[in-house]
Amino acid sequence: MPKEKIIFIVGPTASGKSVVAVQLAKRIKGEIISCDSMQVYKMMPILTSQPTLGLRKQVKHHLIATVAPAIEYNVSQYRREALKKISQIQKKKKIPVFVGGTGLYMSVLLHGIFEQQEVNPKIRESLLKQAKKFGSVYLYRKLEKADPQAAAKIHPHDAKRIIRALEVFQATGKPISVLQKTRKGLNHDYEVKIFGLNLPREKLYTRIEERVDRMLEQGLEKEVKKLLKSKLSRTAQFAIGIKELAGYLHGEYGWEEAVRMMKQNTRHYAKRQLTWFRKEKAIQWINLTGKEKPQEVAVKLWKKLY
RNA sequence: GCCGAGGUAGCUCAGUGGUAGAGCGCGGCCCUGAAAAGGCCGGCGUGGGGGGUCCGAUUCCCUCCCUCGGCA
Repeated sequence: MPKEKIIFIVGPTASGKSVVAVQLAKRIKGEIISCDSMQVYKMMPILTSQPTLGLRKQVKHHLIATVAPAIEYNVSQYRREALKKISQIQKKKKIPVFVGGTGLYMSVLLHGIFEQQEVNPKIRESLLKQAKKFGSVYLYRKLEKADPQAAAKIHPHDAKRIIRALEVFQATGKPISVLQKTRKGLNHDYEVKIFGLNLPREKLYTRIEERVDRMLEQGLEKEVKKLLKSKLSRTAQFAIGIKELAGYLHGEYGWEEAVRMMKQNTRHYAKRQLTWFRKEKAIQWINLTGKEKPQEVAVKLWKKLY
């Protein structure tokens, strides 16, 4: 029996993934599953450039705007839900089309993650306190003793990863470097096709700037004001645009500066996305000029499917 | 036109008689339970043009050009 297909459309922010994905999904009877750490959140449709209602009416979308901004969310949870969606969609004899820009989420689907119960948050809190008090290098020394293999891969200043490795060790007694070897990805069970959309850097940056301007026209300020009144999860609070506009709203700097920062931070983000995707050798890159119609791009992808 | 200050990296600027740095920007990379986060690395340069002094000039001298401020 041939393996069932799963499609990924990835690429940096503003590369035009959403529309292309809908066009392709229509053509192949697919349903879209978002692969985006920010679009899962409710109350931030403009901020996270969620696909418009128009698009969502044409093709069913999953894992978009399903979580309240105050709720913590993470890769592992995402993976669990995404896997469930895959089987639900396949049961309907449809093809899952993953679309998004979160490299880690893509990678964890493709290559798997080790199964592990949630670590008691108190352990992390205590580690965070120690990091603040004694610095990340202090914790790094501890990690070198507990799990030298993990330590070898982590930079002494990378507090986040040091803390994660330590908390896993404290919670399970096992080194994270060992647990991480117990992964299983989608490739085993499915025929996975991954397309990467890309534009010349200059063009990409222009589109990012235009997108930010458009977001502001669409009422981003109002959306952010509302968000600032509610509690935001560790993830949601970092959506680009929140802190930049917050600074403006608090009078720390002017509007122009806020917009400038938003554009710049989005450019940096896109650059990091590209680094992540370049590493994934299974991606078939589709190099665009920016002038193609989404329809044409979708057809191009479609031809590469069979 | 005169006087003064200055022309060094994409930008703002530092420094030195032995061909040059910093911050930001920009580029590259790492990443597996916060990932739009977090971390690491890289100077990317006809030192305004031309001439002179000197073993050697970005640094000293002359000249021209340009910018800014003041006086006309």
